[in-house]
Amino acid sequence: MPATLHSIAEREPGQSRYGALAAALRARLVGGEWPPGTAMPAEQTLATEHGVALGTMRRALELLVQQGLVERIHGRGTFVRAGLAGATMMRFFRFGDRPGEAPASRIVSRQVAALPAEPARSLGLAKGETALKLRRLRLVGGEPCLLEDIWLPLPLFDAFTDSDTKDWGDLLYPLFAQRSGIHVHRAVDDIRFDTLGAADARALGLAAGHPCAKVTRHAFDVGGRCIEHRVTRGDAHAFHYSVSIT
Amino acid sequence: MPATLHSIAEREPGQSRYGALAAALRARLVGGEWPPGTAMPAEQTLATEHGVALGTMRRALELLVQQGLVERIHGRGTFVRAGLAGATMMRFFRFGDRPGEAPASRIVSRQVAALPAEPARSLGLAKGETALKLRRLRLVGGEPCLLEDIWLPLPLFDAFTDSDTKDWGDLLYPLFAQRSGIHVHRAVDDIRFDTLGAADARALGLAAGHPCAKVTRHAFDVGGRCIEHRVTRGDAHAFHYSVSIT
DNA sequence: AAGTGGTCTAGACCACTCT
DNA sequence: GAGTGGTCTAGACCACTTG
Repeated sequence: MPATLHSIAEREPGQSRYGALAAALRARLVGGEWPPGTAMPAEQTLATEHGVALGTMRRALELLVQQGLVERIHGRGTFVRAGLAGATMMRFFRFGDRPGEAPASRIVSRQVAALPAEPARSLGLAKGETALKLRRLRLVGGEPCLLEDIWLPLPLFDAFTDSDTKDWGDLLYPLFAQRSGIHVHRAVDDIRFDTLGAADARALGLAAGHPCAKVTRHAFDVGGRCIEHRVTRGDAHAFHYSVSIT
Repeated sequence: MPATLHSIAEREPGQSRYGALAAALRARLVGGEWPPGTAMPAEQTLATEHGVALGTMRRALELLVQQGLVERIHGRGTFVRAGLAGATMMRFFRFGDRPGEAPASRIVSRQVAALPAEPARSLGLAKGETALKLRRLRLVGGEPCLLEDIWLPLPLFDAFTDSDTKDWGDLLYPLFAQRSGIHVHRAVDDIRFDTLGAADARALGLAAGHPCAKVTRHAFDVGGRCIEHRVTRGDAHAFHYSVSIT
């Protein structure tokens, strides 16, 4: 039996030890070793477990905090966050008066379909190639308020073609991480004004031609690959979007 | 003469030493001790200057990096970042098909007036206090496309109450820096959709009730004070807004 | 070679939370 | 009081940039 269960992880040249540690912890975390809401071992324990100094382990944990994976509470412990990074992507999005609350989700359709020109270009694929298409309704207080068309490349998202959509929960990005190991690292939102087509209007309980906000999101993984093309529509009058520019 | 020019700063109970250090450095920085673009002294120098350990100074500098005030370059030094350049504030703003081009500006009115409730709250002043109100028309290709209502606090912006608006050019933020020494450091844009009132519609050459995009911007200086409340309106159909989320 | 920031260590002490 | 994370120190060594 080795002196430590989790000895120092292999690390690519140029990577810091605390970076490798954070990756190792992330792996243990995504692997379900510490379910969301539970406390991880004390930093001192983790440090000796991994055979590093306390300060180094602290830096690794700081990274996980920055990435929104865990939350540290003085005097209590280090806790695994439920929503992972998902909630932070909605951080600036507002609908109606409820600030930052993640709307409930209902997948209304799922199919493997041929890509139209625009999503294909975004995802770096050829028009006509097949990808996974999701249509999702989002509700606040039980009322439909947003309609989303989401394109996901295959075979990257194979894990999402047949699993039961009832088990997906309200946030997709944590699911991407858990089931496909894809971490959304960056996203670009494009906001403009439009009017609703007949089908979209019906799904949202509005009249055809009603003014709507149209948010097109491109999400990228750590490698810079575009891994999601999403178009979100909602009533223009209820729409807010807040951006912090630094 | 004391052993160090900048001994340990007074700190409120509960504040960490590195927090106080960051505040002290921020003060020296805002005071113009190190102009934008120049290098600050080495961390070791600063540490002995302030009578703290190297690690503590490093944490303070990390805070300044996080706040976007300085940039550290391995092997070179710690450099003071310039405030947000005017052009970068329009970076994500698009109107029509011309990407990122700063529209021409025409000040259509300027007055010292009593603050309504909303801008007063934003600026941290009382409703009814007086401030500088600008109304500005922005044109692309000679065509009016945006209408702005801008509130600026006095006496901070006294330099703008009587100078000739013809000399102002198309960008305000560089002017703020030149004439009032105010560097916009951070801004928050809130985007929503609305319809035009009669007066605004006339100024933009559109019909009253026409759908418009409404962008409310709050700009902050390095100290975190709100120094501008701005409402921009333009034809909803020509409006784009692109945001990068990291 | 000299000077810079980046990493890592080992330890002390403090502040907070729970029992 | 025991256990947790938060702060601070003092020093060693490494990696990068410049002359």
